Amino acid sequence: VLARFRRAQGFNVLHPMGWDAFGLPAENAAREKGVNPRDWTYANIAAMRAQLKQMGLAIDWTREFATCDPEYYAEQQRLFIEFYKAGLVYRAEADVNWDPVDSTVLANEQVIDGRGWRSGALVERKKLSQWFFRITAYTDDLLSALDKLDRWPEKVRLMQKNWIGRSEGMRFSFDLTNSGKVEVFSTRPDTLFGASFVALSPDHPLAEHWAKSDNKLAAFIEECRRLGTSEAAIETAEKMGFDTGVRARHPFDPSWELSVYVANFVLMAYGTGAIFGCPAHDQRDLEFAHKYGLPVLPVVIPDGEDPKTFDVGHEAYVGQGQLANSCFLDGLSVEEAKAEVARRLESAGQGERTVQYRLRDWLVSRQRPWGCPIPMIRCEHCGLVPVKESDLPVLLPNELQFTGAGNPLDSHPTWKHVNCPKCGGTAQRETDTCDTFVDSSWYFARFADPKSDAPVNRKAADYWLPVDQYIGGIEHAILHLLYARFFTRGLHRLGYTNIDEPFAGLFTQGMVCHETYRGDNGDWIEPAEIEKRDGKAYLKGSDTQVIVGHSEKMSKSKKNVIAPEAIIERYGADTIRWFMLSDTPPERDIEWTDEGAEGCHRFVQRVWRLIGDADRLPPPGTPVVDPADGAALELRRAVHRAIAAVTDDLDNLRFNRAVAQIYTLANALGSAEASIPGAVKREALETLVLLIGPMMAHLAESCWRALGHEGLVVDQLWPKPDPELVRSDTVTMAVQVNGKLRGTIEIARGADKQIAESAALALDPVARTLEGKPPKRVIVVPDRIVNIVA
RNA sequence: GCGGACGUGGCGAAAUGGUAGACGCAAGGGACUUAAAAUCCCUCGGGGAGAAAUCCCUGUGCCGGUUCGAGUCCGGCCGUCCGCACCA
Repeated sequence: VLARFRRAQGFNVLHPMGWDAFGLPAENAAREKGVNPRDWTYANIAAMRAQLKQMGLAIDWTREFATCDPEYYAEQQRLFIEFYKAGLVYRAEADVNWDPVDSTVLANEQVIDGRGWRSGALVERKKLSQWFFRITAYTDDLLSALDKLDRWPEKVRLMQKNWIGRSEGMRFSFDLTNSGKVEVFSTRPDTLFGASFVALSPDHPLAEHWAKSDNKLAAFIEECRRLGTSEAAIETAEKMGFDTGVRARHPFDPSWELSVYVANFVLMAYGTGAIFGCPAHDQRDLEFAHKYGLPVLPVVIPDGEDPKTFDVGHEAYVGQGQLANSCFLDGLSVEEAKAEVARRLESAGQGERTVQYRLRDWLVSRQRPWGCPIPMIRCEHCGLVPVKESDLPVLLPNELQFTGAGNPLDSHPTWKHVNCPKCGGTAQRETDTCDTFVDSSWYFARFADPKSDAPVNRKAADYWLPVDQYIGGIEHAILHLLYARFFTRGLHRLGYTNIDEPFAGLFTQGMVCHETYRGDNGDWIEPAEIEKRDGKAYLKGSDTQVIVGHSEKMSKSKKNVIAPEAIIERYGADTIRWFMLSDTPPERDIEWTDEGAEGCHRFVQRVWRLIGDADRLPPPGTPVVDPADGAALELRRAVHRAIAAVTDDLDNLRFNRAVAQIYTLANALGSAEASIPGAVKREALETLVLLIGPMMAHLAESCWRALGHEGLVVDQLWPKPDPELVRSDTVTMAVQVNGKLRGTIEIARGADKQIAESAALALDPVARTLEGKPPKRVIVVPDRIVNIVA
């Protein structure tokens, strides 16, 4: 709709379509059906392309590509190497979700209740050498630039902000009594005198080091790892700690020693992997302290509480207050105490103020065969070496064996065996492929010139980018949209674009939902097998009742999918298009119903009937002579009001309101008197057709032809409203007494307040309510309302 | 637990602080028809008065506040949904 609307307004519109085509579904099909993932994918693309073409979506198919096209992923490999050379790609050890049955890494989303989603095996945490994109090189910018994305939904910006998770605090060290020191991160250095223990993550290097000579500690660490990191595990997990026997000296009092624990609730991936525990002012520390009998000393006292008697009980106090029991900090506010601690630790060289982020680098390695091969080679002598420019692309093998466990690229007899590009000796190709989110992180730049022999054609990208209007589901709020923002910055650094933000405008649309049906045995039943009688649902042609479930996102697993072909066959594509746009605002989920589709189809027919007597109208181009006749003038006003309203609604993506405006215009046309001059009727009909053009493209063309035009609606300019006709000469003003509606007055637009006031006071119900007394006050908002205070 | 959004007829929904329910779906009544479909007309938040035209009361989750005026703004509850989740 937008593509057609903007084109009609004279814009040069690029509305492309492509296929995010690598990934697990093709692999699963390969495993389950024994098909080649490539053949399966391209067959699906062909089917979906045909469906989309039937819908008349005004897509520029000359720019179409799929991410699994070698021409596309070849350029992606080139980018990967350029990112690597620019320091934005690196390889490092990382904790990953490892499925021991499928012997592959799983994404977090693929771990359900601690088990691999496909194999059902308990997922292990494993340290593996993996490829990363250095997204954290842009953390600050990714965060601060969110403020400038003023055409993005607030919700998405907030989600990204939370995901990046900026916290200001301090890093500082505790000296250990055995030897060395441990660095912690804290956002509450002001509570340092309330410290009662130090805790390390089970994955902390010191913990692992000490475990070598402490079997009990080693066993404890092992147990922590086994409990896993799934949400369910975390929610139910109790705080567990192991006293290492090592003691830490308080930074401000070397004689004060704190126990050093290894604790299951300390994450290695955040901060330094070590904390100091202040139970009075942190709920987790409090629970831990209660369990292990550690002291709870309040050091921030809320206003009105006595420091001597203040007791936090079972809820840590995290609010503002005055410092107490804190030596040189006593009497300061939380903010003042933070500054003072920072000043002292920094000047003593014991620590520094830092900003800590939640965002971590993006792990892109996947032990998966249906993805873009990472174009790197591992040589025993030379280390990691990028594939030579002249050897690109690294193509996937034509045939892959999915029978065994693990990555078929790794078990392929020849594919990974290559010579080192540097020394020429025997070497191995990287058999990991890129996370499919990499594929979708730069495709929009490729659309500017999809045949370019560079990844991105700078000139074309400068012309088209950023994307003026991006549309996608809310599920992309963090992952895809954050990755694409990162990639665009990388492309900028490499000189492929001059922008940092890929999407100037973002709209998150809802999904199409449908009722679900189940039989007595619990099996899902397709809508096509259902018929409804007297409010109940039955198996078609039988008296077997079925259970009607909630309306849910259409999905194959619940069989509540409506195939577009069947609807197009029955009603035509425009009925689907009109349905999608009607009633429900586009950001919300929409429920597909047969009744709604019927209603939309009736409107399609109605528009066609309105055009029906077009041959009795004067020919196209007949000028409208200013109608003196009231009914003709009213119709013209309706026409121009509709133009103004629909234009405004489409400008703001309010398709459901635009639909309502068009219904209003159709109603006006339907009840138009026969006496109205033909030229006025023609203007109204032609406007109706032009306004529905972006929405019901096919119907509009048929109507345009029936109205006697040679050309196409798609080549017509968007109509412009006549301001004189949009604005009426008179207005209806509401008249209230004490805020309650008592009547309305019809009055000249822009009439004097006095005139409105006397007209209002003259109304019968107003006089009745006032009971002859003079009003205390009269508020007149010109052209809107008169409110009389009695 | 933290963060956010939302709550309006039977349903989907409208409503720059200014006539609540536009527009559509469903439902009911009527016209046309031998009949049905299609189409057209009327009714359609709740309650009440009237022969009728009309009129009155009440109503946007609940309680309070600001305002001449609140679905809309503010505070507190209740409920639903979403995101993050042991992030120090």
